[in-house]
Amino acid sequence: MDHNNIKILIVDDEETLREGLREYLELDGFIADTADNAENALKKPIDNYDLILLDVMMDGMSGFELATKLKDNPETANIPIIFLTAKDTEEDMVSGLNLGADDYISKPFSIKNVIARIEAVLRRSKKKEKSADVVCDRQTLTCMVDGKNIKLPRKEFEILALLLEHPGKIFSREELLNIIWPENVVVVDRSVDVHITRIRNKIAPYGKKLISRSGYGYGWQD
Amino acid sequence: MDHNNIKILIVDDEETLREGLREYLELDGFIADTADNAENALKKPIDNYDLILLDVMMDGMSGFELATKLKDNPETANIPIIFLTAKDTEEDMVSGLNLGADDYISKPFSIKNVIARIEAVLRRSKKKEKSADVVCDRQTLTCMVDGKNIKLPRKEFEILALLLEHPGKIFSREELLNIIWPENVVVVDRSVDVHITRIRNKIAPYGKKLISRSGYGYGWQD
DNA sequence: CTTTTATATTAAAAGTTTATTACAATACCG
DNA sequence: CGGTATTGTAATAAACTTTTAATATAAAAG
Repeated sequence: MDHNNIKILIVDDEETLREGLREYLELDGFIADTADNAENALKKPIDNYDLILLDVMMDGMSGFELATKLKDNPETANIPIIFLTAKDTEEDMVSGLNLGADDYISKPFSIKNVIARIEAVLRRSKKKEKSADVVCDRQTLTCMVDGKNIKLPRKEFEILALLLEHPGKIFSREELLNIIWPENVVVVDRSVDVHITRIRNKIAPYGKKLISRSGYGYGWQD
Repeated sequence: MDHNNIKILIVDDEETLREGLREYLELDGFIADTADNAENALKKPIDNYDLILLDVMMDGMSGFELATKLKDNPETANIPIIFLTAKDTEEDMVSGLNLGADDYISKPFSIKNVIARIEAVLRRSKKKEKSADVVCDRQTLTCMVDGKNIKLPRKEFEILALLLEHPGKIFSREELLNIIWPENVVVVDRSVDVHITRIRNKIAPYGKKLISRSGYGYGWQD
């Protein structure tokens, strides 16, 4: 199977197991990196990995703690995590999974099993991956959608930039007109709707993040 | 152990197992009720139970499907669910747990084990219950229920926000109409009741904190 | 305990608000 | 000046919110 360019981080303090895993994963075409404890894992550029194999029981920060940290950080929240756990802590995995992990594997495990689980998890996570981002840069007056630059006309840019700068806040049409339009111009507030529609189309597939609250106005919801 | 008043619903299509469980649970002091499939379980007053033991594999609606339904409904979302699963579907439990279940037990199981799991789950869920809250934020015009954002339509939001800002105070329907409705509109004061009902449903399980005082009106009681 | 009054719930109707489209008007650029 | 891109308007469709009214349930009064 082609695991081209799939990067996996193995975090485990047991050297034999860790390096054994690395070797087999690399044989299988993955790019594997290792860390011997949670603290050192955090020093890695974690958002570069496609998946993390994470031992639960480690000295210092536990695998659960590390996972919690990663899931709390939007940068790393959607990197799949598979826990490696000893047979006798299998019960605790319920909390592990509830905390956002994607799977767990009990030691001792067969390498075939590990690879099967990894593939299954990656397959699932690909589906989810659609939740990326939209950014506006007032310097260059451009908008990045999934890393791609798109050009928005002035009004559309101003609206989107404003909303993005205040995520969660709902702006009434009146507010938007006051902030973005010059003092003396008068436009019907339905114009805002039209701009919103245009923005939504251009930032697809994130149009749905530009929410409307009936009776209130518009806002950006992450 | 004192399981006074703890109500458990057992959903399983295998009669022997179902009734056996019921018998043992009742011997142990629980109040146990049963349903022989998911459809019939839905006919029960589900939010009255403290915990649900749910078979995964059933004819008709599966245990997963039922759990999804329950977790989607705010009324029942935080009733703990323990899945009962055959050994050979144990792998699937990862998705089951990700979907919000609190634990699972593989068949065949010992009654002692079952009771231990139930107690563990109830202990955990009690902890969660203490950090309960309903908060309205006029910035984002959203309402947090147990940390979850819910969006209320305008009138509902305005009412709830007002009541929350004056905990303990009872507002007559007339007051509410004066404060929240525009000057010139006239609506029958029974409309308020309908909004209250809707709010209660949406902020479940805290609906009961939005109290009504017969003859006076409504208020928020912490 | 019965009657009366008030509240809860539901479903459907009425009313608003928003989305989308096409086109007209305006500004912008070479 | 002509052509293109942007912005605004209006009309209609779609989605959502609010109200009403009918019925069921619960609370207060007698």
